Formats: sequence, C-alpha cells, structure tokens
Amino acid sequence: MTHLQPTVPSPPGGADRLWASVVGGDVSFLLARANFFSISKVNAALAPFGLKARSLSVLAIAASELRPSQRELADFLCLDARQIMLIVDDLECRGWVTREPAPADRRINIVVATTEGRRVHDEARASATAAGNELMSTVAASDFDRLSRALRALATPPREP
Amino acid sequence: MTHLQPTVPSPPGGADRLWASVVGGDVSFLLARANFFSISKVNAALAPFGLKARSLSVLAIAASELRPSQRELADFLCLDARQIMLIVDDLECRGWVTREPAPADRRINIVVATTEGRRVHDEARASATAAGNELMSTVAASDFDRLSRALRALATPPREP
DNA sequence: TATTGTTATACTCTATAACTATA
DNA sequence: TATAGTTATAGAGTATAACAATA
Repeated sequence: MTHLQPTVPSPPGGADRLWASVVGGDVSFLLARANFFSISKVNAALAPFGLKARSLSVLAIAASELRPSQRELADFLCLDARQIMLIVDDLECRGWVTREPAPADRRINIVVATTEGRRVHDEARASATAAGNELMSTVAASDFDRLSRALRALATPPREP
Repeated sequence: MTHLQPTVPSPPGGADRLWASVVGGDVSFLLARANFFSISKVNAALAPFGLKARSLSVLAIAASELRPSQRELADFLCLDARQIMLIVDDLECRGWVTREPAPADRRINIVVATTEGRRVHDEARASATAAGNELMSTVAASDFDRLSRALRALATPPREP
C-alpha cells in the first residue's frame, strides 16, 4: 500500500481500489455485499410477477403441504409479525393465498396457497432459480456445496435460552 | 413429507420444520438469513461505540491511507450518496472523521479519520471481529477459506455495461 | 397469565429527483 | 454537458407497544 493515494476521480470501473482496505477482507462485509447483489438480481427477476424474494418465500411455503401459521413464517423468515401480515394481505388480495383458521387454536391463521397461487409460484420460482444460478455461476463448482453448507450453518446459529 | 402436517402451535424452538420447504434449500435465502444474523451480531457488538456495521466500514476506510471520496465509499459499500452523507455527518459530528477538499477537484470530499477516529476504529474493530469470529465458529474450519472465496466472488459480480 | 394476529406509531433505510458548485 | 455532494421528499422496511380474541 503506497503512502498517499493519488485520489483519482473514481475511475469508470468503480471504487475497486477500496478492496485493499480491511473492510475488503471482512467476511461480514462480504456476506452483506453478496446478499445485496443476490437480492437485487432475484427481485429484478421477480418484478414481472409482482413478487419479491420475501413474498415468493411466503408463497412457496404456503404452496407446500406444511400449512404454516403467520407466526411460523415470521420466525423462519426472520421478519416481524407485521411484515408477514402485509405480505399475506398482498398475496391474499391477488387471490394467491387464503387464511384458514386453525381448527385446534382459533387464534392461528394458516396460510395456504390457492391453485392459482401454486401456478404462479411454479413460474416465479423457475425465474428466481435461473437468476440465482446465474449469480452462482461465478462460484467455482467445487466450492458450491461447501458454500451451501457453510451458509446453512451461519443461518442457524445456536439458540440463546 | 407427510400429507397433512399436524399444525403444532409453534414449538418453543421456533419454526424449524419449515426448513423442509423449498425455501430452506434456496441459496439466496440462506445468504439473506446468514446476513441477518451476522449484521445483528455485529451491530450488537458495536452498539457501545455508537457504531453499526456500515459506519464502522466508513470509519475503517477513512482510517486507512486510501483517502476515499464519498462517491467511492458509496460505490464500494453499495449505499447511495445520501446514506454516505448521513454516516459521514454523524462521524464528523463526533470528531472521528473530517472532510478534506480534494486539491485536484474541488467538488470532491475526501473522508479522513482523525487520530481519535483511528483509536475508536481500532477498539471497535476488535469488538466486531470478535463477534464475527464467534458466528464463524459454527462453520467447519476446513470450509472457511472456500466460504470466503465464494463470498468474494458473489460480492463482485461481472459488470454490465 | 400468555400467545396470535392486528392496529398504530415512530424510526430507519432506500430511492428519486432537483439544486449547487465545480469540471 | 456531466459529475460530486447536498437537499428534499416520498416510499419501503423495521421495531415497539397496545389491543382483541383466544388459550
């Protein structure tokens, strides 16, 4: 690292020289930046469907046979109850999911996809997967399953209580 | 997967059964959830310093000898110019960075850490690194450098123009 | 008393465009 | 004309507490 950088007026490429800073080697930062591009790419691919990464996740789980409550969706997706409510409201308005009262506990809403919702999910999922694969193509194939395993570990930190 | 899940009222552990959905296998989702815990942990560690992951990154680069402009910080950290302005305002208020006009182009502000700013950075960095290491301890050591390399690849996608 | 879902509110973050001063 | 930084504003996301219904 030279003592005094010439302060070029930000070359067309961008600010790549800043990778030389400590921040460039910080795994938390790499994670944040990778997530930024991932979300951007997936959301762009989902825009034609009126979906985003989050709403697709809700729709996907509603389209499975897991019959999730809103609370479970909030816990799993790391969103608060209000976010889930807004997303479910939106999906319900478009006729893609319904709220079913749980027979065992009438406080609970089970979120279930409609036939149309499942159809939309299948289409949108294909589009999101394609976008994801395109991004992942920059990762060496030999690194991919380890990346997946490591991310899964980071995504399930040990519980506190 | 059974046909009809019993809809248990969200066991104390959480909603782990939802990992069985397609979402649980989606790398984009794993990335987002891993980033969520990473940011949470780092921000908690930095709270005593009045910093967050983002402001620490700005302070770190300002404390290096790279002499970044606000524009370069925005490009590198994937934030817009306004976010950088707010962060620099905040750091400047506390006397940790100053804005220096660039001699070659008077439109440009170079963000430089003060002596006190460098001292605070060193302390806060240690705390953030400790928090990061704690999270990374859940990743198999043999996976770590590949994770790092893969994240770096994801964090530098090929340019469009 | 505790929990689910909802409402309400405030705060942060993000995106956009317009303005200035420089180039 | 184009760019760096700022201002202004609106929109999206987040966090919190309070509430009704239910357990």
